[in-house]
Amino acid sequence: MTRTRDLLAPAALFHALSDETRLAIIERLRSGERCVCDLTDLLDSAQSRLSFHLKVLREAGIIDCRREGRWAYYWLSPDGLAELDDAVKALQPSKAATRRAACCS
Amino acid sequence: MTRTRDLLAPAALFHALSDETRLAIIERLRSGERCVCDLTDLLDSAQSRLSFHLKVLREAGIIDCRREGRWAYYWLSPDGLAELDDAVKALQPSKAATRRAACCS
DNA sequence: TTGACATATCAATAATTATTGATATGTTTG
DNA sequence: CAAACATATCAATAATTATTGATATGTCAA
Repeated sequence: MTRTRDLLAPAALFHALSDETRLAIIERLRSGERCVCDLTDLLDSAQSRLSFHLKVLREAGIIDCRREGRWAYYWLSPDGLAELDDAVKALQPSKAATRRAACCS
Repeated sequence: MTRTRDLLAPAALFHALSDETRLAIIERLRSGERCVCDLTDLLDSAQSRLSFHLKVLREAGIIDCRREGRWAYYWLSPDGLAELDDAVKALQPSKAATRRAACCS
């Protein structure tokens, strides 16, 4: 497993996005911060599940949160989104990319 | 689970990218197409494993392949990358995004 | 045409991730 | 202070994904 760059971080980032519930959360946060109680309708099930997915997103750096009284507010992290952007850019073909391989010669 | 758009497709796309081995494959393909035999050094293990990960990427539409004699060539799919781009754009805050929520009022 | 090679697929198992239900923690309100 | 609320965490289980080893398929070269 020879590897130039570190791929663990981007893999973790993509993993956090690889779930419909979490994408639905993000979609909801696009318009600004929301408290958890304002996200529960995304789910038809357990509250702990929502909490779990929020944690996954938070640990991946995609969302940030703050607590205010008994409410917790979440919002999209500009830094996290920027990191995502970088991760995606890193997948683009290089300028010198050739369609045909000089492979197995 | 109320949902406006379909999140299954982007979730699947991100899932395909959520693995270090697969990112390493993509990294290798950035410079142009490669045959499988030219990717085996990314792994220290079973060939079937590489084949499996290539399949995941292929089924997600991120890479394309063709067969030539006994070799199989893989390359980054422009369409797949474009789709990824769209998926990422869809996560950006909307213009009207407010930092503070008018929530739980 | 036989044998070595390149790759894919499959079944079994292992590893990881998600869901559930229960409980804990802190907060507000009466 | 007690009860109701908002949220997080934890342990058990379920579900999904990945890895392995074996085998299959097609191709090329002697």
